Amino acid sequence: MKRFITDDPRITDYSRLVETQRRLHRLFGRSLRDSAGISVVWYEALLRLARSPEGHLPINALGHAMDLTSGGATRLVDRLDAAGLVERTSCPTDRRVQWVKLTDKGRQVLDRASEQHVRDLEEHFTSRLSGQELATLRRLLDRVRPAD
Amino acid sequence: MKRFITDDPRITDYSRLVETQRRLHRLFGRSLRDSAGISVVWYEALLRLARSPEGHLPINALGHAMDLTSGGATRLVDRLDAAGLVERTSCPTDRRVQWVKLTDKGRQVLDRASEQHVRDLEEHFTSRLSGQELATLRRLLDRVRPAD
DNA sequence: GTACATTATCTGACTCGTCAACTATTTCTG
DNA sequence: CAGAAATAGTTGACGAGTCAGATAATGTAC
Repeated sequence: MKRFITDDPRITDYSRLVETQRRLHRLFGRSLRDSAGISVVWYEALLRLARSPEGHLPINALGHAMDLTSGGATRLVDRLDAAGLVERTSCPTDRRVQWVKLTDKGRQVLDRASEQHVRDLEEHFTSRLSGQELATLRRLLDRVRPAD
Repeated sequence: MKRFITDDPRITDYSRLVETQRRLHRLFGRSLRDSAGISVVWYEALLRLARSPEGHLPINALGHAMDLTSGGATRLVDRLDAAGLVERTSCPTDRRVQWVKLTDKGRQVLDRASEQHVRDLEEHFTSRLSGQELATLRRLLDRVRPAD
Protein backbone atom coordinates (compact mmCIF):
# COMPACT_ATOMS: atom_id res chain seq x y z
CA MET A 1 0.00 0.00 0.00
CA LYS A 2 1.33 3.34 -1.03
CA ARG A 3 0.91 5.97 1.63
CA PHE A 4 3.38 8.62 0.57
CA ILE A 5 4.41 10.05 -2.76
CA THR A 6 7.94 8.93 -1.91
CA ASP A 7 6.75 5.30 -1.87
CA ASP A 8 5.71 5.42 -5.51
CA PRO A 9 6.80 2.17 -7.15
CA ARG A 10 8.09 4.00 -10.21
CA ILE A 11 10.74 5.61 -8.03
CA THR A 12 11.67 2.20 -6.73
CA ASP A 13 11.95 0.74 -10.21
CA TYR A 14 14.20 3.50 -11.39
CA SER A 15 16.30 3.28 -8.24
CA ARG A 16 16.96 -0.32 -9.15
CA LEU A 17 18.43 0.77 -12.44
CA VAL A 18 20.53 3.45 -10.74
CA GLU A 19 21.87 1.13 -8.09
CA THR A 20 22.69 -1.67 -10.44
CA GLN A 21 24.69 0.63 -12.62
CA ARG A 22 26.36 2.29 -9.65
CA ARG A 23 27.54 -0.98 -8.15
CA LEU A 24 28.86 -2.27 -11.45
CA HIS A 25 30.57 1.07 -11.98
CA ARG A 26 32.26 0.78 -8.60
CA LEU A 27 33.50 -2.75 -9.31
CA PHE A 28 34.76 -1.91 -12.77
CA GLY A 29 36.37 1.29 -11.59
CA ARG A 30 38.45 -0.50 -8.98
CA SER A 31 39.44 -3.12 -11.47
CA LEU A 32 40.54 -0.64 -14.14
CA ARG A 33 42.47 1.32 -11.57
CA ASP A 34 44.31 -1.78 -10.41
CA SER A 35 44.96 -3.34 -13.80
CA ALA A 36 45.61 -0.37 -16.07
CA GLY A 37 46.00 2.59 -13.73
CA ILE A 38 43.16 4.59 -15.25
CA SER A 39 39.72 5.70 -14.11
CA VAL A 40 36.47 4.69 -15.78
CA VAL A 41 36.22 8.22 -17.14
CA TRP A 42 39.56 7.91 -18.88
CA TYR A 43 38.62 4.45 -20.05
CA GLU A 44 35.43 5.69 -21.63
CA ALA A 45 37.21 8.57 -23.34
CA LEU A 46 39.87 6.28 -24.81
CA LEU A 47 37.24 3.79 -25.89
CA ARG A 48 35.17 6.40 -27.68
CA LEU A 49 38.20 7.65 -29.54
CA ALA A 50 39.16 4.11 -30.56
CA ARG A 51 35.66 3.44 -31.80
CA SER A 52 35.16 6.69 -33.68
CA PRO A 53 35.06 6.12 -37.44
CA GLU A 54 37.94 8.45 -38.27
CA GLY A 55 39.98 7.67 -35.18
CA HIS A 56 39.52 11.15 -33.79
CA LEU A 57 36.79 13.36 -32.38
CA PRO A 58 36.38 17.06 -31.74
CA ILE A 59 36.86 17.80 -28.07
CA ASN A 60 33.25 18.79 -27.57
CA ALA A 61 31.86 15.80 -29.42
CA LEU A 62 33.75 13.62 -26.97
CA GLY A 63 32.61 15.77 -24.06
CA HIS A 64 28.99 15.75 -25.11
CA ALA A 65 28.91 11.98 -25.49
CA MET A 66 30.25 11.74 -21.96
CA ASP A 67 27.88 14.38 -20.60
CA LEU A 68 30.59 16.92 -19.82
CA THR A 69 30.44 20.66 -20.30
CA SER A 70 32.85 22.15 -22.80
CA GLY A 71 35.10 23.28 -19.97
CA GLY A 72 35.09 19.82 -18.49
CA ALA A 73 35.94 18.30 -21.86
CA THR A 74 38.87 20.67 -22.31
CA ARG A 75 40.25 19.68 -18.94
CA LEU A 76 39.76 15.97 -19.41
CA VAL A 77 41.67 16.16 -22.68
CA ASP A 78 44.34 18.26 -20.95
CA ARG A 79 44.92 15.46 -18.47
CA LEU A 80 44.84 12.65 -21.02
CA ASP A 81 47.27 14.66 -23.11
CA ALA A 82 49.57 15.30 -20.16
CA ALA A 83 49.56 11.55 -19.50
CA GLY A 84 50.57 10.93 -23.12
CA LEU A 85 47.44 8.93 -23.96
CA VAL A 86 45.93 11.30 -26.54
CA GLU A 87 47.04 14.20 -28.67
CA ARG A 88 45.35 17.25 -30.11
CA THR A 89 45.52 18.05 -33.80
CA SER A 90 43.92 20.93 -35.64
CA CYS A 91 40.97 20.22 -37.88
CA PRO A 92 42.01 21.28 -41.39
CA THR A 93 38.57 22.54 -42.40
CA ASP A 94 37.41 24.34 -39.25
CA ARG A 95 40.01 26.21 -37.33
CA ARG A 96 37.89 26.36 -34.19
CA VAL A 97 38.01 22.60 -33.81
CA GLN A 98 40.65 20.55 -32.08
CA TRP A 99 40.62 16.87 -32.86
CA VAL A 100 41.63 14.40 -30.20
CA LYS A 101 43.13 11.07 -31.13
CA LEU A 102 44.77 8.18 -29.33
CA THR A 103 48.53 8.00 -29.17
CA ASP A 104 50.25 4.62 -29.50
CA LYS A 105 50.59 4.60 -25.76
CA GLY A 106 46.90 5.43 -25.38
CA ARG A 107 46.02 2.52 -27.63
CA GLN A 108 48.20 0.19 -25.58
CA VAL A 109 46.71 1.30 -22.29
CA LEU A 110 43.22 1.00 -23.75
CA ASP A 111 43.86 -2.52 -25.01
CA ARG A 112 45.20 -3.69 -21.68
CA ALA A 113 42.31 -2.05 -19.84
CA SER A 114 39.81 -3.58 -22.24
CA GLU A 115 41.04 -7.10 -21.69
CA GLN A 116 40.47 -6.66 -17.98
CA HIS A 117 37.17 -4.92 -18.53
CA VAL A 118 35.86 -7.71 -20.72
CA ARG A 119 36.78 -10.24 -18.04
CA ASP A 120 34.97 -8.12 -15.46
CA LEU A 121 31.93 -7.75 -17.67
CA GLU A 122 31.83 -11.46 -18.27
CA GLU A 123 32.05 -12.22 -14.58
CA HIS A 124 29.57 -9.67 -13.29
CA PHE A 125 27.29 -9.01 -16.22
CA THR A 126 27.03 -11.20 -19.28
CA SER A 127 27.58 -14.54 -17.60
CA ARG A 128 24.58 -13.85 -15.40
CA LEU A 129 22.21 -13.59 -18.36
CA SER A 130 21.42 -15.93 -21.22
CA GLY A 131 21.82 -14.70 -24.78
CA GLN A 132 18.06 -14.42 -24.93
CA GLU A 133 17.90 -12.38 -21.77
CA LEU A 134 20.70 -10.11 -22.91
CA ALA A 135 18.77 -9.41 -26.10
CA THR A 136 15.68 -8.62 -24.05
CA LEU A 137 17.64 -6.26 -21.82
CA ARG A 138 19.04 -4.50 -24.87
CA ARG A 139 15.57 -4.05 -26.25
CA LEU A 140 14.10 -2.71 -23.02
CA LEU A 141 16.96 -0.30 -22.44
CA ASP A 142 16.70 0.96 -26.01
CA ARG A 143 13.06 1.63 -25.36
CA VAL A 144 13.68 3.93 -22.43
CA ARG A 145 16.95 5.51 -23.53
CA PRO A 146 16.27 9.18 -24.20
CA ALA A 147 17.40 10.55 -27.56
CA ASP A 148 20.62 12.51 -27.74
CA MET B 1 33.24 -9.23 -37.21
CA LYS B 2 35.21 -8.39 -34.15
CA ARG B 3 38.71 -7.24 -34.99
CA PHE B 4 39.81 -5.48 -31.83
CA ILE B 5 39.33 -6.19 -28.17
CA THR B 6 37.65 -2.80 -27.94
CA ASP B 7 34.90 -4.01 -30.27
CA ASP B 8 33.82 -6.74 -27.89
CA PRO B 9 30.01 -6.82 -27.83
CA ARG B 10 29.95 -7.14 -24.07
CA ILE B 11 31.44 -3.68 -23.82
CA THR B 12 28.75 -2.42 -26.15
CA ASP B 13 25.98 -4.03 -24.14
CA TYR B 14 27.19 -2.52 -20.93
CA SER B 15 27.66 0.89 -22.56
CA ARG B 16 24.00 0.78 -23.42
CA LEU B 17 23.14 0.45 -19.75
CA VAL B 18 25.51 3.26 -18.83
CA GLU B 19 24.21 5.62 -21.45
CA THR B 20 20.58 4.98 -20.75
CA GLN B 21 21.08 5.73 -17.13
CA ARG B 22 23.23 8.77 -17.84
CA ARG B 23 20.67 10.35 -20.13
CA LEU B 24 17.80 9.74 -17.75
CA HIS B 25 19.96 11.14 -14.96
CA ARG B 26 20.59 14.29 -16.97
CA LEU B 27 16.89 14.78 -17.71
CA PHE B 28 15.80 14.18 -14.15
CA GLY B 29 18.56 16.35 -12.77
CA ARG B 30 17.47 19.35 -14.80
CA SER B 31 13.89 18.78 -13.81
CA LEU B 32 14.60 18.52 -10.09
CA ARG B 33 16.77 21.61 -10.27
CA ASP B 34 14.01 23.59 -11.94
CA SER B 35 11.09 22.33 -9.90
CA ALA B 36 12.52 21.93 -6.40
CA GLY B 37 15.91 23.61 -6.53
CA ILE B 38 17.86 20.52 -5.53
CA SER B 39 20.31 18.20 -7.24
CA VAL B 40 19.74 14.50 -7.82
CA VAL B 41 22.29 13.80 -5.11
CA TRP B 42 20.31 15.78 -2.58
CA TYR B 43 17.12 14.17 -3.82
CA GLU B 44 18.51 10.71 -3.31
CA ALA B 45 19.74 11.54 0.18
CA LEU B 46 16.37 12.96 1.23
CA LEU B 47 14.57 10.00 -0.31
CA ARG B 48 16.71 7.47 1.52
CA LEU B 49 16.08 9.20 4.82
CA ALA B 50 12.34 9.31 4.18
CA ARG B 51 12.31 5.63 3.33
CA SER B 52 14.46 4.44 6.21
CA PRO B 53 12.45 2.41 8.73
CA GLU B 54 13.26 4.60 11.73
CA GLY B 55 13.24 7.88 9.83
CA HIS B 56 16.94 8.38 10.35
CA LEU B 57 20.26 6.89 9.27
CA PRO B 58 23.82 7.05 10.53
CA ILE B 59 25.82 9.39 8.31
CA ASN B 60 28.01 6.64 6.97
CA ALA B 61 25.11 4.31 6.27
CA LEU B 62 23.65 7.02 4.08
CA GLY B 63 27.02 7.64 2.49
CA HIS B 64 27.68 4.01 1.79
CA ALA B 65 24.30 3.52 0.14
CA MET B 66 25.13 6.45 -2.10
CA ASP B 67 28.67 5.26 -2.77
CA LEU B 68 30.35 8.12 -0.96
CA THR B 69 33.42 7.95 1.24
CA SER B 70 32.94 8.87 4.88
CA GLY B 71 34.41 12.30 4.21
CA GLY B 72 32.03 12.84 1.33
CA ALA B 73 29.10 11.78 3.49
CA THR B 74 30.08 14.21 6.21
CA ARG B 75 30.20 17.06 3.71
CA LEU B 76 26.94 16.16 2.01
CA VAL B 77 25.19 16.15 5.36
CA ASP B 78 26.92 19.44 6.21
CA ARG B 79 25.36 21.04 3.15
CA LEU B 80 21.92 19.53 3.63
CA ASP B 81 22.06 20.67 7.23
CA ALA B 82 23.13 24.19 6.25
CA ALA B 83 20.17 24.28 3.84
CA GLY B 84 17.86 23.28 6.69
CA LEU B 85 16.72 20.05 5.04
CA VAL B 86 18.15 17.58 7.57
CA GLU B 87 19.42 17.61 11.12
CA ARG B 88 21.96 15.59 13.07
CA THR B 89 21.07 13.90 16.32
CA SER B 90 23.25 11.77 18.54
CA CYS B 91 22.60 8.05 18.65
CA PRO B 92 21.75 7.21 22.27
CA THR B 93 23.45 3.82 22.27
CA ASP B 94 26.65 4.52 20.33
CA ARG B 95 28.30 7.83 20.90
CA ARG B 96 30.34 7.59 17.72
CA VAL B 97 27.21 7.70 15.60
CA GLN B 98 25.39 10.74 14.31
CA TRP B 99 21.91 10.12 13.01
CA VAL B 100 20.59 12.19 10.14
CA LYS B 101 16.90 12.83 9.77
CA LEU B 102 14.67 15.00 7.63
CA THR B 103 13.44 18.30 8.97
CA ASP B 104 9.89 19.40 8.20
CA LYS B 105 11.30 21.61 5.49
CA GLY B 106 13.28 18.67 4.12
CA ARG B 107 10.12 16.59 3.99
CA GLN B 108 8.29 19.37 2.14
CA VAL B 109 11.07 19.82 -0.39
CA LEU B 110 11.25 16.07 -0.89
CA ASP B 111 7.51 15.78 -1.43
CA ARG B 112 7.47 18.54 -4.01
CA ALA B 113 10.51 17.07 -5.76
CA SER B 114 8.95 13.62 -5.73
CA GLU B 115 5.79 14.75 -7.44
CA GLN B 116 7.84 16.16 -10.27
CA HIS B 117 10.11 13.14 -10.31
CA VAL B 118 7.21 10.73 -10.60
CA ARG B 119 5.86 12.74 -13.53
CA ASP B 120 9.29 12.62 -15.17
CA LEU B 121 9.61 8.91 -14.55
CA GLU B 122 6.20 8.30 -16.02
CA GLU B 123 7.00 10.31 -19.11
CA HIS B 124 10.47 8.98 -19.81
CA PHE B 125 10.51 5.58 -18.20
CA THR B 126 7.46 3.67 -17.08
CA SER B 127 5.09 4.79 -19.82
CA ARG B 128 7.50 3.37 -22.37
CA LEU B 129 7.22 -0.14 -20.98
CA SER B 130 4.28 -2.41 -20.32
CA GLY B 131 3.75 -3.80 -16.84
CA GLN B 132 5.05 -7.09 -18.11
CA GLU B 133 8.16 -5.51 -19.56
CA LEU B 134 8.80 -3.55 -16.41
CA ALA B 135 8.67 -6.77 -14.42
CA THR B 136 11.12 -8.34 -16.84
CA LEU B 137 13.48 -5.40 -16.54
CA ARG B 138 13.31 -5.63 -12.75
CA ARG B 139 14.17 -9.31 -12.91
CA LEU B 140 17.10 -8.84 -15.29
CA LEU B 141 18.55 -5.95 -13.32
CA ASP B 142 18.25 -7.91 -10.10
CA ARG B 143 20.19 -10.69 -11.73
CA VAL B 144 23.19 -8.53 -12.54
CA ARG B 145 23.12 -6.17 -9.57
CA PRO B 146 26.21 -6.89 -7.46
CA ALA B 147 25.64 -7.54 -3.77
CA ASP B 148 26.20 -4.74 -1.33
C1' DG C 1 29.53 41.89 -48.19
C1' DT C 2 28.28 43.49 -43.40
C1' DA C 3 26.10 42.70 -39.16
C1' DC C 4 24.48 39.33 -36.03
C1' DA C 5 23.92 34.96 -34.15
C1' DT C 6 26.12 30.48 -33.36
C1' DT C 7 29.80 27.26 -32.41
C1' DA C 8 34.39 25.48 -30.46
C1' DT C 9 37.57 26.04 -27.10
C1' DC C 10 39.77 27.86 -23.12
C1' DT C 11 40.13 30.07 -18.43
C1' DG C 12 39.31 31.82 -13.38
C1' DA C 13 36.56 31.08 -9.56
C1' DC C 14 33.99 27.92 -7.39
C1' DT C 15 31.54 23.27 -5.80
C1' DC C 16 31.60 18.58 -4.81
C1' DG C 17 33.87 14.71 -3.64
C1' DT C 18 38.40 11.92 -2.59
C1' DC C 19 42.33 10.66 0.17
C1' DA C 20 44.90 10.27 4.23
C1' DA C 21 45.47 11.43 8.79
C1' DC C 22 43.41 12.12 13.27
C1' DT C 23 40.11 11.71 17.39
C1' DA C 24 36.74 9.37 19.91
C1' DT C 25 34.38 5.42 20.80
C1' DT C 26 33.31 0.53 20.71
C1' DT C 27 34.42 -4.36 20.06
C1' DC C 28 37.31 -8.24 20.12
C1' DT C 29 40.76 -11.35 22.18
C1' DG C 30 43.66 -13.43 25.21
C1' DC D 1 39.96 -6.47 32.37
C1' DA D 2 43.99 -4.62 29.47
C1' DG D 3 45.59 -3.83 24.99
C1' DA D 4 44.80 -4.16 20.15
C1' DA D 5 41.85 -3.74 16.32
C1' DA D 6 37.88 -1.96 14.20
C1' DT D 7 34.32 1.63 13.41
C1' DA D 8 32.07 6.55 12.99
C1' DG D 9 32.91 10.87 11.99
C1' DT D 10 35.65 15.09 10.94
C1' DT D 11 39.26 17.83 8.62
C1' DG D 12 43.13 19.85 5.33
C1' DA D 13 44.90 19.42 0.97
C1' DC D 14 43.80 18.24 -3.41
C1' DG D 15 41.45 16.40 -7.97
C1' DA D 16 37.79 16.70 -11.28
C1' DG D 17 34.05 18.98 -13.04
C1' DT D 18 30.65 23.23 -13.35
C1' DC D 19 29.53 27.91 -14.53
C1' DA D 20 29.97 32.14 -16.67
C1' DG D 21 32.64 34.88 -19.39
C1' DA D 22 36.27 35.58 -22.99
C1' DT D 23 38.15 34.83 -27.69
C1' DA D 24 38.24 33.28 -32.27
C1' DA D 25 36.16 31.23 -36.22
C1' DT D 26 32.08 30.06 -38.82
C1' DG D 27 27.24 30.44 -40.61
C1' DT D 28 23.05 33.28 -41.73
C1' DA D 29 20.11 37.07 -43.31
C1' DC D 30 19.51 40.81 -45.40
